[in-house]
Amino acid sequence: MAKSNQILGNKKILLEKGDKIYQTGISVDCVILGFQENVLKVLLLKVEHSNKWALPGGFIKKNEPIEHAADRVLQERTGVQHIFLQQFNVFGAPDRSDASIHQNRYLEYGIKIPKDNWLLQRFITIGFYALIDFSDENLKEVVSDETTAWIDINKLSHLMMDHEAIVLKALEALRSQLAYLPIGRNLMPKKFTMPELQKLYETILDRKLDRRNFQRKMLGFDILNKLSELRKGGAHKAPFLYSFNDKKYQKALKDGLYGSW
Amino acid sequence: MAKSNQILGNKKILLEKGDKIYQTGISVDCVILGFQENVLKVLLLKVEHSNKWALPGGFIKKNEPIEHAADRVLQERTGVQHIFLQQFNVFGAPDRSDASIHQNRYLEYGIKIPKDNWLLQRFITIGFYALIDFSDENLKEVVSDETTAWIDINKLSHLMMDHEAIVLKALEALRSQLAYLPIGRNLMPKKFTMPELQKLYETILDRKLDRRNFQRKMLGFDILNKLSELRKGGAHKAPFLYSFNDKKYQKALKDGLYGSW
DNA sequence: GATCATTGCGTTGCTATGACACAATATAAA
DNA sequence: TTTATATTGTGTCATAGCAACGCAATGATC
Repeated sequence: MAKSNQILGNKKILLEKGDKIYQTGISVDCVILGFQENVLKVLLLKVEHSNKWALPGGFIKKNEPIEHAADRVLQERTGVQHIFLQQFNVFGAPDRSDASIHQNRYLEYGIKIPKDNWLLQRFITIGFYALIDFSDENLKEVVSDETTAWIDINKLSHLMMDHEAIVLKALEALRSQLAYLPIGRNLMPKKFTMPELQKLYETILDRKLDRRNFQRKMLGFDILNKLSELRKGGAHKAPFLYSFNDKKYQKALKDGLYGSW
Repeated sequence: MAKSNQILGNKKILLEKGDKIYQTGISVDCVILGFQENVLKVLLLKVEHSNKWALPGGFIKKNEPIEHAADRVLQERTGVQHIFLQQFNVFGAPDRSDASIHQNRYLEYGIKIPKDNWLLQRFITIGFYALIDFSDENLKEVVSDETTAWIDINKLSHLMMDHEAIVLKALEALRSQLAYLPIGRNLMPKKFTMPELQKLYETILDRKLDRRNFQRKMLGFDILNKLSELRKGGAHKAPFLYSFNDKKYQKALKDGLYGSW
């Protein structure tokens, strides 16, 4: 088949010329989080010919800033680009790489990777996290040669190598940044209600918050626009709709908020 | 001279075999801070045959955890080891490396580095910061082949490449961590007075703090032992001496404090 | 022994926060 | 149409933390 031949060709090129194109021994991995049906979900890719899942990751081109590499990975997998993308930790245990994963993937195509190939060496990876909005019209459902899925962050299993630890560390970073950064802009739809935003915060923090205190605090940050619309159709009193005030949001992202949860 | 011959030999080995020993394209740089005469000082190394200063840095051995590499750099330069060493940011701009620095250093020894040598390629560096105590008996005055100096963090000049930005970013990270981590244990001598500790905090935060509120808050953290001794010899009322309660300090380091400045 | 800068300890007022009360409202049930 | 119910909007109150400040005690110097 033409398609599988092309995949094969690409794989060969990566093996043979990858070390000319990319920085070797270093990669980026993206923990891309979305909020859907009141759960935080992380984008994972099924590893070919394996029952394991992996974070979307990639290599850094020879002349590419690392943030750009992370943004490229984000773009490739979600279609979304240039959003808040936060470097949070480097994972550099010498035994974190697993050569057998690559070996097995390539063996399925009849290729045995030479033992000294750059792909099999130790990789240090830089973790980035991003928060994306499921209702974003740019968000694509990517199913390329690998299968992608949004997995509940509380139900992770069968992750490749140290990827579960990377997700958990990202969550930890997100939680601590919730205190001084305005989170939510990229996770919520354009218009949303206060209870919806509260559920996001409760999910990230994994605890209940008082409805009235949350509203007071959130409005106190002065980054929201209260719209005159209501969310009709619910079974009860119609709540007001809000949107983020982009200008004030960007300012808060730069200067930080003050609050603590 | 025997010594200069050995230096020459080491340099050749690094050039020719470094890429067999170390991960290529990635390094660690340590922002080692100390508190002396009421100023924060950072340990810098004079770059050979140049008027520039550099952070102590190093490469990561093929089978070495990155934290270990940073600790090794710290040990080599200060004699102190296994103290709080915090990864704070990765610096990965493609143009941050400067091949000419290596070239010039080696040219002084009559060696021209081949253009494709691993040392001249782009390096991504992981920044770590450490806080050390000038009165620590293990602290050594290292003057090896390079000159070392403790430089006032507010008077940085002539730093190599992006090293000034790295120091500033470390300071920023330190400041934000001051809010939830017990800092001071490694920067202060074993015994110290409350005004002395306050000066450290004021220096890091770069602003005055109220004497009485500082004491109340600090004691509230419950990580200090109040000793029955006084610091005699000063020109005024003798203040009490304190020491860190190691057990409580370690617990706070793990669990975090709560306060904010 | 008086002076003086500094330290130890305490008080006051303000603000942010947690806990909770009550009325308003949109839908569903009666 | 009326009533019930769950949810939302707004407000109150008590408390804790914190900034600002007062005052007496102390150790060295003159």
